[in-house]
Amino acid sequence: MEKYDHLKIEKKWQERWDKEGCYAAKDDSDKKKFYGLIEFPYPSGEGLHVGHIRSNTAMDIIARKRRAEGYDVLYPIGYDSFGLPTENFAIKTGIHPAEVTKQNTGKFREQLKSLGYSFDWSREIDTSNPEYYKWTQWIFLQLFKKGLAYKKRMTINWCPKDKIGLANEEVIDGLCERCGTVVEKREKDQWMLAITKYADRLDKDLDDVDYLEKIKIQQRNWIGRSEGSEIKFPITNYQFPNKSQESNSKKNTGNIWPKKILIGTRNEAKVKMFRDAFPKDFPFEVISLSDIPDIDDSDLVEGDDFKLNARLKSQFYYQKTGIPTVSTDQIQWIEKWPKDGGFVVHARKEANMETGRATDEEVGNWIEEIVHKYGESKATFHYAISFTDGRGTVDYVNVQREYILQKNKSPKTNEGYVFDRYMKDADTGEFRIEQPFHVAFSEFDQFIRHEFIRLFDLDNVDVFTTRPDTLFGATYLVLSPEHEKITDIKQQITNWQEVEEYIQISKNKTEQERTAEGKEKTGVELRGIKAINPANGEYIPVWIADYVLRHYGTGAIMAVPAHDKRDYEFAKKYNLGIRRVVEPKFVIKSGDTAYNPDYIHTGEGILHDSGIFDGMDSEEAKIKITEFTGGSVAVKYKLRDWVFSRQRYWGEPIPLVFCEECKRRAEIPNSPAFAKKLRRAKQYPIAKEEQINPGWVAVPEEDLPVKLPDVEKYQPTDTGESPLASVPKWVNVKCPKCHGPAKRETDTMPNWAGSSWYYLAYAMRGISNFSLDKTRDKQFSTSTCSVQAISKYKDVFGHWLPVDWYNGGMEHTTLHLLYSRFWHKFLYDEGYVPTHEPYAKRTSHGLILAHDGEKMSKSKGNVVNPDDLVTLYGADSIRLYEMFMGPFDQSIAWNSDSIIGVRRFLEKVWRISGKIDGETKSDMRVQSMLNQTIKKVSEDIEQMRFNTAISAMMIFVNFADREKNISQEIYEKFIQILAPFAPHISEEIWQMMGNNGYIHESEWPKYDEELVKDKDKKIAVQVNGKARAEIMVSETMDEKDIESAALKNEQVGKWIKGRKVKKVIVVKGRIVNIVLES
RNA sequence: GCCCGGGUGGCGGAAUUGGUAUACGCGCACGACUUAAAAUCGUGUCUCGAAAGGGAUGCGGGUUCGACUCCCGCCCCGGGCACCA
Repeated sequence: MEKYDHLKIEKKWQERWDKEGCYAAKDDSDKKKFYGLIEFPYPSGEGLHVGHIRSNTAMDIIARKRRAEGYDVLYPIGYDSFGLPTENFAIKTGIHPAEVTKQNTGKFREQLKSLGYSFDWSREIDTSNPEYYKWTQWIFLQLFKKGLAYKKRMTINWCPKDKIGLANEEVIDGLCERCGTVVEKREKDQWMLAITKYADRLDKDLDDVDYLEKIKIQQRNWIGRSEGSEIKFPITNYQFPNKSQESNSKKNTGNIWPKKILIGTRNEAKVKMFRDAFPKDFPFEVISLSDIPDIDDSDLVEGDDFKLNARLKSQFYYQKTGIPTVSTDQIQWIEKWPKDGGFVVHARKEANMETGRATDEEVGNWIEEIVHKYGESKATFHYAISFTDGRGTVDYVNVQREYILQKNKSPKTNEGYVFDRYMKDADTGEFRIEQPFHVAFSEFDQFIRHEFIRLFDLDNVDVFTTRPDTLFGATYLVLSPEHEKITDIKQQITNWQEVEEYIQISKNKTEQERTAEGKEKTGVELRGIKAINPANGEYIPVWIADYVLRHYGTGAIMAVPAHDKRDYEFAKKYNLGIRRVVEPKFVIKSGDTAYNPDYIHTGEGILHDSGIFDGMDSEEAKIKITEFTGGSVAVKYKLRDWVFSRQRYWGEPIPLVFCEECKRRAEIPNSPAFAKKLRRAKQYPIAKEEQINPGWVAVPEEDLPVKLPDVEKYQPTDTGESPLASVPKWVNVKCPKCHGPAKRETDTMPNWAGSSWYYLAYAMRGISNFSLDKTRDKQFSTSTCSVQAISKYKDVFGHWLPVDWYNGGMEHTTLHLLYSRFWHKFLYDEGYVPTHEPYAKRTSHGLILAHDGEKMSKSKGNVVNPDDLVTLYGADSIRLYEMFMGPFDQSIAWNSDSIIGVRRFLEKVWRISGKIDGETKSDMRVQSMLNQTIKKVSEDIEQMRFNTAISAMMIFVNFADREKNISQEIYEKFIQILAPFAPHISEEIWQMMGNNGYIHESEWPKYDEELVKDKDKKIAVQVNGKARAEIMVSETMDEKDIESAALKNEQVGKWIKGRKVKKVIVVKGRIVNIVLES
């Protein structure tokens, strides 16, 4: 028998497979389809990395197994060829990047072919081929037309070395991901893609796909969904006293807090009503206009729609007296809310005077009436307070939240008041009484203040929190320095200079400085204003600090230092209030108690110091307190929109032009008169995208691709403009819409663009043309890009989607996966693809590290060149080695010394094939061995446990090697399961054994479950849990038989002699454990 | 800090998911073949012990007839996120 000559064998079969194109997928097969995908390589000048081989081989094994199982398999390959290294090489050498790409892809193709992958080479793609990127541009245009692309002036991360804007994701610890240079800030207009509009679906739909759990977790972390509440904090420059502040004022004389509240009437009966309404310990003295005789209010006028503007009136009195005022006038009036265009409803329902309260129906009608009358949505109404009868009861109606509190007819109890609460039924829309609502005397002032306070507020700040249950512990508010509200209320801020300085400083800070670990928090108080804690009406200071991020949530937080570490740090530093309001249910550690002031309890628990919510469970309180304060449930995401512009040459040009004339036209609708005129003339309909991006006009689809022009220099400019900007002939074009002069967008797309849809290109490739390899492409006609054109791909998308199994690196599980899922979902919404997710299953391989355990890199000189190894050991050996080296999903260091092991295995396989014998009848032992191996290998491939699959085959081969001879029937089946791992040697042996067809066309061997089981099995006998003997058991023995066999065993006898057997545990087919009495 | 993995011989790693820990491979040692070497084949290879036997799966506890596997508390390594309210 000849020696195993891998060079000869591998070359022979690679040529034959290539010539016959036998791994090409059919787009219209009747067979079940299987689409296996690997991440297409970036064709760097360094050539194929051993890591590519690991991933490609794994999917090749699966693809080959699927073919044997009768699937029509699509296993494609291509090149992700736009990118920085190629451009940098072009800058250095002056060689056109397309030329560099062509050389590199050529090298990659050759290397990939030398490894014997069953790729469908006829579908090879290349993202930098204009025939490919015209579709990338086309997809971008669809996003643009749907308003999902928008230009935004923003501070970008700028790498001064690469001279490129970086996405947030490409900045690691403030350094450029590629070159490690410190990233700078620059202002630039950037194209953005609104991926955040898909955040909820990108999160939720992970439930529908079979991704490795850790990948789902990473995606979810990146999207960062969190549920919480949005709560409005009124901001005011009125100053009510807090109880605590009042006691403080005794120490600090000269405190300016008002002590009186003015009732804006001279009617003594009304004043009495008020006085009665306030509790005795309410910290105001209630006075009326009669007490201030020199006030002349005759110049107050009534508005058109309003019987009286109570707010103005209140302010008038406040200005005159310096005393906060409550007006009692009129029964029903509506007041325009000065800040947000809504209304305050001050109303006194003329209730049924017999019962002293409104009926359910009346309440419902009343709210509807108000809303209807003023034609506004309920959301724009604030709430109303009504004093319904002369008995001094306080009722409260909240229009926004559609509920009413009305004092119960029963006399007040010793503890406080009882209110009926009317809630609107969500289904019927009717109002009905819910459980009574208690307000204790001790909280009554809080309650009143809670209700009154908005009569005096300036504005609101929205706050997002996941812990509304801790609201009573919120002792200050923090806005991010970029928050617009700060300039809105600039007039009221008394230390504006200090505030402005702080805003400047944080603006100039780099991301790194702002987020550096262990960095001490800084901030400045906004003096002159206070926020009102909507839960207890308390005044709390408002700060700005750059530990609060503008882009997350509402850009403002309520600080609860007792229950949040960051707030605690800040509060300690600036001496702000700390109030515990949640106690853990169980004291786990002694340090967890309220007695330790430095313990910050961030978990759940039981509320206290929280007014009417005392004793409530924090989970329940989240909802209740949100309701109580008029907040709403809100969901926020960490995910940010995708910065889509790059100031580079080697990328897809963004297919838009900017036209001054069209900009002017698009902006016309801002003037209603012009818009009306235009509408009448039915001219120039203004498209949605033009409203979002005035002046930006899409290049017509039939003009795609917008090809990259030739440039003299690939060097990006220091001004931050792309090299494309220096080609006037290319930049200056006619506007496709108005035919006036216009300029092309000179930014290009990021690397992620081309790879966001490449799995579709493979499917399209059956009938289209994306390759740079011109010689092959002549047979394909070039099609125009359009909605009509893409419709012809519907059938192939329907056939191939979704990708059944996608394997790739962990480094791509966040961005690439998220971006391509986003694009796919968009295309799904537009009706171009049939599935809402692109990939049904996603797995990941571990990194291959160098010998030294470091990452392989040219600079470290520790790169392993696969070519030499393929020549020396053969592709089959390299494939096997990479699959055998360790668990597929784990990182592992390369060790060339170990390749010899799998090479020896293949030689043994080769040698045994020399002693197969058609005559030999295989006995049960051999049959059982083979069946066990088939089972193990079949199952392990599905689990990607290639290392143990190979180990099982090695065990089989070692076994077969010891046999005198082995039957062809047995060995053929073994070679079939080896074939996906080592296709060349298997094909050769298959042929040697006299088979005509290819082994990859043969049917995957089935195993017989009966033969897998051992009829007679050796099991262990333990005494007191220690293995002492082995006994043979057969399948027919029941537990009693096994027990007696074990007890009869000689070895066991030695151990149990003279001692009493307490218990015998028999696990069938596994073990016997004899427990002795101690 | 938070979220994922992981920790088993000289090394890469197995362990039917709670049932004889160290399969398979590398390396090493010895032996066979050979004038010799390579290749190949065979034997051995966690540790203490002459043996009988004991001890070992990062450390410390626990549950169990029985724990690498489950629970509690730590330590270390790798990856991801990171002032995300």
